[in-house]
Amino acid sequence: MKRSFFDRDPHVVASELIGAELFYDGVGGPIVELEVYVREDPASHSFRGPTPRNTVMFGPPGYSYVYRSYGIHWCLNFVCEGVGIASAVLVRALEPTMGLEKMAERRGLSEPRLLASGPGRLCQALGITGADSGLPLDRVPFDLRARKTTPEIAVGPRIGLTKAVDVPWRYGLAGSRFLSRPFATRRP
DNA sequence: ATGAAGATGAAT
DNA sequence: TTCATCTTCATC
Repeated sequence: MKRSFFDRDPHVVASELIGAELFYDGVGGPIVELEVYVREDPASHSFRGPTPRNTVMFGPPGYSYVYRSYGIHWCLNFVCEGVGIASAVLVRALEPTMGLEKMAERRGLSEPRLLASGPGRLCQALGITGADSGLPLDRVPFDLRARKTTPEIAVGPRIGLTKAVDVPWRYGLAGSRFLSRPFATRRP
């Protein structure tokens, strides 16, 4: 996938990335869940303007932004849109298909469902750390492959935030059992 | 200098 | 629901 893929509205990028394959050093699988972050969102790291940590978000699209969460976990984002527009998509979960053994080793367990179902778990399984922040996504160690067919997409509100945000921010592969958490099923 | 909060995960 | 664990950023 080309870097220009990311030079678009992050909601479009997120929905088109569902089903796309993400590999890091050959380990990974199809992405099944992402979350959108835009400058205007109080939950976004870019909300209060550029800082040493988030500068890559203000840079060109098609680059990684990796940050430390709760002092323990790493979380991977793909930077979207042009220079100065600090939007990104957080990769929240993928279905493990390549390098299962490597992922199990890094995660300390072998249950496929628990390998990469969550942003922190995903980075641990793939071996992604802060050292990977700012890297272009169209070169090794990253390898992103566009999906071949259009899957059914589920949408939902933001996860893990106490503040109310009432716009669809989370995108997922409908029915996947590798989501960090299920999407609420729409009532009839 | 200091401290509060945090885009999480695992255990209880 | 609690807590581990520590960086970032804002404020003093």
